[in-house]
Amino acid sequence: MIICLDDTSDVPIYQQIRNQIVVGISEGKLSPGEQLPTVRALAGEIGINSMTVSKAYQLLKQEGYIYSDRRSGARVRTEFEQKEKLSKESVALLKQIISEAKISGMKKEDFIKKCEAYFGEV
Amino acid sequence: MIICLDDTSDVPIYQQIRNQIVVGISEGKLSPGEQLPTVRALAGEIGINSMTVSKAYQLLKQEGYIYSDRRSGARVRTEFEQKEKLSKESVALLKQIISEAKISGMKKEDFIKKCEAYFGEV
Amino acid sequence: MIICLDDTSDVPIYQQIRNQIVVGISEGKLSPGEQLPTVRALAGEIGINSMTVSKAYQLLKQEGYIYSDRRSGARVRTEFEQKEKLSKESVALLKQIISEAKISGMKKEDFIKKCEAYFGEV
Amino acid sequence: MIICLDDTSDVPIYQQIRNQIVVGISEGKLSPGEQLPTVRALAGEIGINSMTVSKAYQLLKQEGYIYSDRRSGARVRTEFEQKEKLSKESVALLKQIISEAKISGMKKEDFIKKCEAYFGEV
DNA sequence: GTGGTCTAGACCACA
DNA sequence: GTGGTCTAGACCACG
Repeated sequence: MIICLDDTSDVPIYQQIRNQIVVGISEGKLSPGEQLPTVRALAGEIGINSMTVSKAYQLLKQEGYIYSDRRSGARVRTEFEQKEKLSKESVALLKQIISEAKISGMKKEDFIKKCEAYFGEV
Repeated sequence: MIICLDDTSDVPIYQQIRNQIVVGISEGKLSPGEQLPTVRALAGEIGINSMTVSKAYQLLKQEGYIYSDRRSGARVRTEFEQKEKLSKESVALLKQIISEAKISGMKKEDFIKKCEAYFGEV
Repeated sequence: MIICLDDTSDVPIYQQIRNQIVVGISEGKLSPGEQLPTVRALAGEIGINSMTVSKAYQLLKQEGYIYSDRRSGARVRTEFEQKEKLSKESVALLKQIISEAKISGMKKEDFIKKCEAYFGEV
Repeated sequence: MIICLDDTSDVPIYQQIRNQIVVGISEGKLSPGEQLPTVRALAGEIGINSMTVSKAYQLLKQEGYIYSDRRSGARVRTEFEQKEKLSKESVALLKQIISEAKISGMKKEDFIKKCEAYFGEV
């Protein structure tokens, strides 16, 4: 599991890290219980400030994706809360995306197909 | 069509305005060719600075959702570019949302149903 | 010779009129000495304020493309000043366009070909 | 690379800055990856408000000429989208310039020569 | 009347 | 330190 930063992106670095770890979990690249690199190790590896990695980890903790193991740093949760629903923010974002798709003339079927494909990927 | 601001959100005000207008167009609350409130009017109505509204309008203009008719202020475009595809950013966002849905235990079918529902709404 | 306004353009209406008349002269749609419609006639025809047409005519006069005939309104000049060079503004604009073309990877030959084609057209 | 403002011009300041930077990139005065002065530094240097510089930078960013690296301010893009074609606006402008050149009695060959010279310079 | 531009300040998120 | 956002004013071009 390697983290890939995009300097030209508007997305803050800590958010990029958080995003890639979430996708990594969903794709199975990161297994439940797996240990994440330490803040300092990851920061060194991708050449950024430790504070930034720390912020990403804190966010992931707060969202329930990882937990702190006192002895060995951060680990991926073994069980995720099965709320089976999207967050309020995600719903808003999804509506936003769908609005733009509709206005651009995209057919509902095509959009659904895309979603199904992504659901298989990630 | 009324604009609703969320002060607690970290989404910039001009972006919130832009978003709600895009959804408004997609939902049909704003018809093609319809005149938008003037910059000053909208600013006064929602109690913010007119430059902020202006910024939202310029963003919408640049994205091709509205145009400014010199005689009568801003209007919704009558024809939208039919790209029939999602922007790179939207794709990334969508994958992100789908990852989160999967981890939360949401079934693909349920996610698709949500999308279809939103596609009908907006 | 009909004038075609683009409401969605950023170019001021009076400038659009001026531009189309200049191109019209260059293309031969407007012959030297030919009478232009009166300000009021043209304004009525394209549904805009007379002031706007007047402004366009004034600009054209000032630039030496047309002249006022006291009896019959405005006419296209019969002889244009043959300075055989571009205005300072046009040179700056041309450099600007060429810069953008170069950065976009356009080859010099292709650009020249375009210019030759346009030179034939207008 | 110094920015030169023309107070008498009706071209907005932010646009003048944007234009000079684009030409600077094309001329090689600004190399890919090179860091631009910070918004505040440039604003102080040329004696204008920083929001105006910021606007210029945002425009350049949106057009894909520069990007803002969160760590070190704005930088020239290392790779430009190779569209290899002119924008609709540039085509219109170019036709306009050519019309004016023709009316002024400029020969096609001379115009082409000018273009080739500029293409070499910038 | 409209939107567009600009100023001089301020605050905030990010790194 | 950086850029991004926002405010409260002002002036101008356009129509």
